[in-house]
Amino acid sequence: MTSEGFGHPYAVLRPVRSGNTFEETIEHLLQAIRVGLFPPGQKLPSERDLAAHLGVSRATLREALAELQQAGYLEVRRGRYGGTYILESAASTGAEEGRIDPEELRDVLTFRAVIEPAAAEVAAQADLPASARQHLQACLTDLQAAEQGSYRARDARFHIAVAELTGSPTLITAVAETRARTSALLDKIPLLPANLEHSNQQHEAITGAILRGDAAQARTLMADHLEGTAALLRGFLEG
Amino acid sequence: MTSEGFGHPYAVLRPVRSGNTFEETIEHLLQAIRVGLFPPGQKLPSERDLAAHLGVSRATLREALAELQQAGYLEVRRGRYGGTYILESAASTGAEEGRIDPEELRDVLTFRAVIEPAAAEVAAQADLPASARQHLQACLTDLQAAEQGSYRARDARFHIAVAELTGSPTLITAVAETRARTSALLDKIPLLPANLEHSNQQHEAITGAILRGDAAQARTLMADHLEGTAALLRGFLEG
DNA sequence: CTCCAATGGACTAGTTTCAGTCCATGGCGT
DNA sequence: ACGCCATGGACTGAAACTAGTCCATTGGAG
Repeated sequence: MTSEGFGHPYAVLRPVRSGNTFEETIEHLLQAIRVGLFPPGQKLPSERDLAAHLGVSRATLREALAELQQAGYLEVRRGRYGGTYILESAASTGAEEGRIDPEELRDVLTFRAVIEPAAAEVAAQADLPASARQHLQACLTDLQAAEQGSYRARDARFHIAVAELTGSPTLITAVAETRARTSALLDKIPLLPANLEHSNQQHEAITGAILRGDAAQARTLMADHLEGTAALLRGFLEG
Repeated sequence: MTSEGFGHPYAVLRPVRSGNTFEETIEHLLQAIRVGLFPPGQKLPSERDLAAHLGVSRATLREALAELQQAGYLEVRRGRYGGTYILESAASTGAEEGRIDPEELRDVLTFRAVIEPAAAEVAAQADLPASARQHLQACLTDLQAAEQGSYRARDARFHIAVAELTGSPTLITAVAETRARTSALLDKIPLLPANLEHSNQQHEAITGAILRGDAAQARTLMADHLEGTAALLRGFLEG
């Protein structure tokens, strides 16, 4: 519970800006990478394209890219068919220092437990076109072939794919942001190799429920699935 | 369904900025007013305070306030114990022109149906302190005493109060934003005086379920309650 | 081999936003 | 009456951000 009283205006009236445009741009890009949107080896859209879609000037975007490049996440190649490439090191951001903020943890876990099962439920209710079904299946297959290093990103990717099936941009964004926040938290705890096999079984079951339109089941399965990570994080905080 | 394909980067990589700081500030303030955070007659926090909490310079905040003042939403009084007061006209933004975007409608209704019932559920599960229970009850009483003009804002206020009980800032913000978006949509349709009595019964039942900790019931009741407005909006879009 | 086109790189002028400072107003306590 | 002081009002110089333009690089098409 926040220490503020209830009905307090600033619980609703949040900051319009959370820092430099430049910093926020970095954060957006990092989030996209963390979440597996741009797998290592692939390249980002062109600067002009990215800048336009991020609603930021190319100059500012380039500042952000320069920072990420210096931090070793990106490599830039010039010329025709050049571009900005994601390096392997972008994925393996192992065990960064810094303690976990209990408030942040509570907030993320609560919100996640709200939207992800709901996303699965809505997705299962939707009338999915073939392309959607294929995309989900592809993400699942991809995830099941993942190695230790690529697992987290592909996991996020899969969960976002589920959200995409809902066709609700707000819901997609919410899931993506929550995934990024979760990943940031997971980066702060020593990596006990999770039970990937069990997770993969759950992913498969969730996919199945969604594809056959079993909304209630999809919801329940997703909720169970999330509980694993949640318990891990909570446990580490207390320990 | 969005026209873009699935797995498209820009479904996740959203704009960092959605306009001038100044415009966004206006939007934030308007949202707060629409949502009943500042009832007519009351005054806003001091400029210095507001600016700090909105993460915006006082100069920019003042630009926004000037705009809202010119639009007839606010009145300013100087001197000690002066301040910026919300005018009555701020509430009665009846029937603005402009068509409803079907995509926006779909998105809002989907998202709302996801988070609000969930918020009610989480609130019911929480171990609520006396102050929380009182606040919810107060919002309910306030709402039930509302006139035609003040109803929408107090309704929003009540729903946000439910979200506040969850103690999750992200969830609170999400509910508040969704409420503001819904209100904006409702402003665009002719006001058929909704069945306030029925709504009030629902509000009372929801409050009851939350206060006695019946999570499943709270969820169901909230979902039913939302369906009313959803049907109204959908119906108007098709008609 | 030459040119094309798409990409990153670099600069400039103009606009917006900011932090800080000082002024003006006017209830309230003394 | 008087002065205090929290409030809105106004200004300035610096920093951030932007739109636009042109340059540099380089793989592929002709």
